[in-house]
Amino acid sequence: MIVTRFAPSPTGFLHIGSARTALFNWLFARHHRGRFLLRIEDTDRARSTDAAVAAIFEGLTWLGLDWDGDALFQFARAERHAAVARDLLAAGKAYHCFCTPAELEAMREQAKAEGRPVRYDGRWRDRDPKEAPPGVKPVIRFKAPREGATVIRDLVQGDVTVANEQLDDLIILRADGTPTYNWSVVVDDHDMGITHVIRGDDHLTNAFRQTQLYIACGYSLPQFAHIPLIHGPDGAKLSKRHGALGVEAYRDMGYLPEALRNYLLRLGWSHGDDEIIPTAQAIEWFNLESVGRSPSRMDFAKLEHVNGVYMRQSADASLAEAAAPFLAKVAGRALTEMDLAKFAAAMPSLKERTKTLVELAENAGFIVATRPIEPIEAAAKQLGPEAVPILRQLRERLSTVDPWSAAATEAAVRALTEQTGLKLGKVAQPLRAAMTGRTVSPPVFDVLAVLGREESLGRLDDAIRRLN
RNA sequence: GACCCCAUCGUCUAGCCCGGUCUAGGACGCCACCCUUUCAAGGUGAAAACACGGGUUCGAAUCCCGUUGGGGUCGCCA
Repeated sequence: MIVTRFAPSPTGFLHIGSARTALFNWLFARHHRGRFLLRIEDTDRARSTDAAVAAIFEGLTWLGLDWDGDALFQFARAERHAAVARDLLAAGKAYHCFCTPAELEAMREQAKAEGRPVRYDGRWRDRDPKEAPPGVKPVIRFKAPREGATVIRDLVQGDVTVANEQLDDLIILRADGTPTYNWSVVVDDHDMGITHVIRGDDHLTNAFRQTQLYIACGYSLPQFAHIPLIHGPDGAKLSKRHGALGVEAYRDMGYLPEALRNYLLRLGWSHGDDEIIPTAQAIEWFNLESVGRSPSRMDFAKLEHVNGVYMRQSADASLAEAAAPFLAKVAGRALTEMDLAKFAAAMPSLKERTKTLVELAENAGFIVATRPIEPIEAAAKQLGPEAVPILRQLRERLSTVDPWSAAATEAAVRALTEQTGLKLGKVAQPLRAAMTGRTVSPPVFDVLAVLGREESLGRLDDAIRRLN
C-alpha cells in the first residue's frame, strides 16, 4: 500500500509551489490506489496560525485534492517525539549539548570569517555532562556518523551521495523539549507509515540527515522523490510579484481548479506531447519517472491558455455558477434569477472568447447593466450623429421581429443591409455599442437574444435619445 | 565560501537511460494569412533551441571530462 503525505507548515497561505507538491503526492497516491495524508507541521508555535491552517484546508479543497482521514497536527505529537529522542539518548546515539545560542552564533561567525564550512564542531559529543555550565538547559543532538557517506536513492534525482563529514550533529530536541523539524518529520513519517516522501528539492539536503536518523532509529527508509522548485518568469526564486501567491489568489484571478491542476502538472512532468490532461487521465498516467530534474518557470500566458481551454469545455450551467460571484462583482449588486438565466443563456458565445472567469464576467457586463447604458469612449464614437439614421431604421425593423431570436433579428438586420447597401459591420457596430456600451462583445445577435426584445429595444431608444 | 543539483526554441517540454530513424517534434507566446458583424475561437504557414570547450566513436542533443551559467542547502524555521 502506497502512502504519501503533504506536510505544510501553517505560517502563511498555501503557496502555489506547495500546491504542486500536494498535487504530485495526491496523484501518486490515487494512481496506486493508496492513501494521501495531510499533516500540519505546526511545531513552530510562534509562527503557526489558525488562519493559515484554514487557508491550507480551503486551498486543497478548492483544488480538489482530498486527503484521507483527518489531518494530523504535528505539535500534538511532541511528547512522542521527545520520547523517541530519549530512546536515542539512552542508546548512546544522541547526546546533550550545552552550547548556548550565542555560543553557536559565534561559532558560525568565526567559521564564516575563516572561510570554513559552517558546522557544529561536536564539542559536547564526547564530553562529560558533569562539565555542563550551570543554568544552561541542554538540547539533544544526534550523534551523526563521521565516516563514510550517506546516499539517498531518489526517485527523481537518482542516487545522490554526500560524505558524512559534510554533515554535523543536528539538534533533534530543543532546550524546551520540543522537537525540531528534521526529527519530527522522521518520527511522524515512520509512525504514519509513509512509503513515499514527495516534496520540493529544497529538502534534498534534509533527506541526508533524515536518512541517518532513520537508520539510527532502526526504521525502514521511505522512498524519496525530490521535485524541482517552481521559479519566477526570470528564473529567480518565485517572488510575490511573480505569482508566489496562495492558491486562493489564483481562484480570485478567475482560474478554474481543474485548469490550474493541469498547468501545475505539466510544470515538470510530461507525457509525450500531451498538454490537456483531464484529472482522471492524469491519475492514470502519473508517475515519478517522468518528473524532470530542472526547475521550471511560472508562465501565466500558458496558464491562461489552459484555463481558456477548460472554460470552453465546461458545461454552461456549471461555468455560470462558478463565474456568478465574479459577475456579481461587476454588477456591484446581488444577482437576480433573471441575471443568472441570461448569464447561462449567453454562456456559449461568452466562454468562446475569454481566458479567465474575471474576463468572462467583464464581458458579460452588458447583462447586468442598467439603462441607460453609458458607453465607453470607443463605443460612443460608434454612436455619433451619423449613426442616428441607422439606429432609427434598426429600431423600426427590430420592433416588428416576432418571435424574438438571434436568427430572427439577424434576418431582419441583414434585410436592412441589403436594402440600404450598407455593410453589415456598419450596422452591427452601432447596434453593439447601443446594446453593450462597448465595441467588443459576443456576436451582437446573441446579445439581442439574451437581452430580450423589451430590453434591447429600450437600449436602442436610449442610444437614439442620447443623440438628441 | 563549502556541499549538492540542473542545463534542448523567449517559456513548458519530447528525444537522452538503450548513440545513427533529429535537415531536433509538440504546446504557449510572437508574426503572417484564411474564416469573420467586433473580439475571440478555429484553420494554415513562418521565425525560434541541443550553453561552451575538449574527448570517446565510423557517427553524439544523446556517453565521459572540464568551463560557464542557473538553482538549492548550510538555524534550538519548516
